[in-house]
Amino acid sequence: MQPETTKKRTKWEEKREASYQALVDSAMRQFHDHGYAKTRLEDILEGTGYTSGAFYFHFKSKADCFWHAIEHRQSQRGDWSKITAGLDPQTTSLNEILTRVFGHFTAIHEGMHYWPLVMVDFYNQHRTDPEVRERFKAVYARWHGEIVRFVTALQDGGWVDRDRDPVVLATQLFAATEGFRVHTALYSLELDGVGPALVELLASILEKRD
Amino acid sequence: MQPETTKKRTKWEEKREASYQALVDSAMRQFHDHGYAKTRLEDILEGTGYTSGAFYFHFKSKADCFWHAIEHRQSQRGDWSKITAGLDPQTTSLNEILTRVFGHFTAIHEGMHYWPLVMVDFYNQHRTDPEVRERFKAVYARWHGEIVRFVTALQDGGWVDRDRDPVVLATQLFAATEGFRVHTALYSLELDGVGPALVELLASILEKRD
Amino acid sequence: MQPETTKKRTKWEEKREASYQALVDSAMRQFHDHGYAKTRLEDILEGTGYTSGAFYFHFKSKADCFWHAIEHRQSQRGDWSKITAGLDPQTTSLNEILTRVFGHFTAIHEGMHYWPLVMVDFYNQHRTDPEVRERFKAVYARWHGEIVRFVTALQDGGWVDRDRDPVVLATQLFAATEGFRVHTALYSLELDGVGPALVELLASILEKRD
Amino acid sequence: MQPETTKKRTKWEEKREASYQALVDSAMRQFHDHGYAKTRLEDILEGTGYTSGAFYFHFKSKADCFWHAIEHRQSQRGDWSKITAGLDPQTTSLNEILTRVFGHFTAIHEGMHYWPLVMVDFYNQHRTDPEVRERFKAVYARWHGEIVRFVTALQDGGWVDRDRDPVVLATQLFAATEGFRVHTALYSLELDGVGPALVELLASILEKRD
DNA sequence: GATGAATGAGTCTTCATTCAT
DNA sequence: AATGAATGAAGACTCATTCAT
Repeated sequence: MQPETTKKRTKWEEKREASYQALVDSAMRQFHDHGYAKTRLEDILEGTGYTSGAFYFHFKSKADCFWHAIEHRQSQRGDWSKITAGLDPQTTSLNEILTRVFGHFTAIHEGMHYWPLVMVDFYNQHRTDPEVRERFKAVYARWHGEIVRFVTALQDGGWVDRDRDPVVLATQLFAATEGFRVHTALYSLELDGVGPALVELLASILEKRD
Repeated sequence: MQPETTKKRTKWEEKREASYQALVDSAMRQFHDHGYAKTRLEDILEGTGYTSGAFYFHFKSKADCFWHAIEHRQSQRGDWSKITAGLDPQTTSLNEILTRVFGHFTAIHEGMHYWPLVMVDFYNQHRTDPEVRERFKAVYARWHGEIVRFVTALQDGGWVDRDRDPVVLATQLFAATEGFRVHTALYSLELDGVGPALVELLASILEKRD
Repeated sequence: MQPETTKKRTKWEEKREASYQALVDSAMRQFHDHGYAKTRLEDILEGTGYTSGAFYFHFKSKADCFWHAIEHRQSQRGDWSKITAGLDPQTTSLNEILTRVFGHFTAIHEGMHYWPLVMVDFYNQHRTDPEVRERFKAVYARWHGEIVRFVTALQDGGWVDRDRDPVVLATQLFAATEGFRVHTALYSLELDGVGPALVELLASILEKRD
Repeated sequence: MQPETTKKRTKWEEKREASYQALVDSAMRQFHDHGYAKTRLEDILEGTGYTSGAFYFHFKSKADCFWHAIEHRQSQRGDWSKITAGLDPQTTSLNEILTRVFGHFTAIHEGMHYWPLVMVDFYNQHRTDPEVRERFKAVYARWHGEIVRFVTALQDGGWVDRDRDPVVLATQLFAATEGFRVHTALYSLELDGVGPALVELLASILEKRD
């Protein structure tokens, strides 16, 4: 009777999945709050109820855990580039859409807006490792691709001039956004709502010019 | 005999100044190349011919040395915001001016374009220290002030619309520039010349819109 | 219905015996190839298809497994001391007999000639444990006894002088052989055939002297 | 005035030399008593009054410390192969010379007779490292060379047959001696004086045969 | 003004072993 | 008879900093 075995396996899997998720979540939070280097394994474990053994059962190393956290963030984003579907340029402005996008990310990431700092921290610790650079490029490609799709959708909807290169625009949007995050954190900026200031910046990039 | 003493004192001072400068230069280079955390005192010392004792004669700590490096960079910048002096909007385009500014910085910093990464690294190591945050704010204020002056000069020269708020523009320019640097380093981007791409981005921020 | 039960029990026993054997074999090989300390349970398990649970069903601990491996090797040796039976001193030289003995062990142990290294490794990990020392003595006694019987057979056959003390000779043979193994491994010696060199050494120990 | 500098340097050197020696001595003793793997840095430090920092000032790693210990042992041996100088075969037997040699080593090594066990332990931990194998070979070559010189001296003095190959004899002597040590330790043998038993074995190797 | 031996706190990682299933 | 998730003790190593000289 398979059921027996299947049920068992499922139970194991559930347990594993649960502890894995708990660890990734905790790691993400800790990395975000204290940076990658400063986060000790103990910090990650604390509150999860697990011990270091569990950690090394799920991850090969602290760095490996970081990659899992990234992967998790990426999958959390979902298919946001289709956010313009069903919207009408006549009634919805570019700023509104951008605000909506940021609202989406804000909701998803629950206050963890400074992830780029973690990226930089991790990068700083592993600059010389070529594999790290490769994986960062892959992360970039994924993000960038999504943004290109988003820009294209904006062009299809008439919010952005069709003549402009979506790849270039995506690069600029990405850099500006991530830069804003880092910059804001670094200098403890409080532009009474980073969001609006950033939205304005992005809009100025996207807006038609003669 | 005063002269004797004075001369001697001067010699000593020269010596001190020389070792100090050698250490700051080396530190700046190492911080830039390997990040703040990864740079060991030994790395800084190596090549200068000095040892740890000399280091602690000049600096209170590694962090202190970092502040000295920052200070040095700041003083190196000089009074660049007056770069528009004597230029004519009719013959010199905004892009040209921006390019000129970057050329200036490039020359000053001798290939050390990724300093913002170091800032982030240092910040990551000291997030919780309020004094660090304060000093970062001061660094920001200085930079930001210079940019505001630059923007104002651009407005005075007619390159930028007088109606726009120079403070907001400066913030956006600063964030975009620093963000571009970090972003480019992080993802090993090579936008065949980061300069032009960045200049274009900044121009799109500054340019008049209706 | 007894038969049913018996058959079943037998099947279970077979299964148990099979997994036990697989584990002991794998352990022996791994211990030999990587030493006792460096061999992880995982190494032993790998290739057998079993997991740690199975291991701890059969053995109380890693050390226990080691003892089982030793026991297995001992039983593998069989009754080699009677190897002289039916041989004639006139036609068979001492060297030939010794060569034959080593041929026997070589065949039995399938390339695992460096077991003494494992013994040393295990000993090194458990020097302070008196029980270990006792069991090592027992292992020694068994080996030594077999060698004494072998020497006596050699004396009975006329290959070795009857006046010499078989116990002393056995000790010397044993030490020389085990020493040769260790020594050879330790220094990556390749005496174009360790065998012949060792045989010669043993012969020089056994040969009559005035 | 050089003297000043020289004196200073000498003082530093003396201090360094002293702490180095203390650490090597302690390490040697600990390695001998507990094996290489089981010896913790703390064990080595304990009793010397130094801390881990001092250890890593003098040695690159635990393994490096081991190599220094070996080197120290090697240099301690001195030029023992000339021990036959001035001895007369008529009045001094082979056994006496061998006994004298062992007496020399016993005095030098102060009860640390089981060093070969440490060698094996270290070897077991680093089997796969080709550099370790190379260095072991070098250790071997040095030892072996000394023994060859010793055997040659014995041949020159008439104690050993000139027809026999000193290289082969050296190999056998070396293996037998080291083997005896290991074997004795491993099985807690007490041949009421390992010395005599070993001397006898070595003599039986060296003695002339027709 | 500079040397360099020594400190010592901080942390990731390994792996034999357990136990609920 | 066997699975596999989780435990937790143990230990080598780094490096900013100190201080006698």
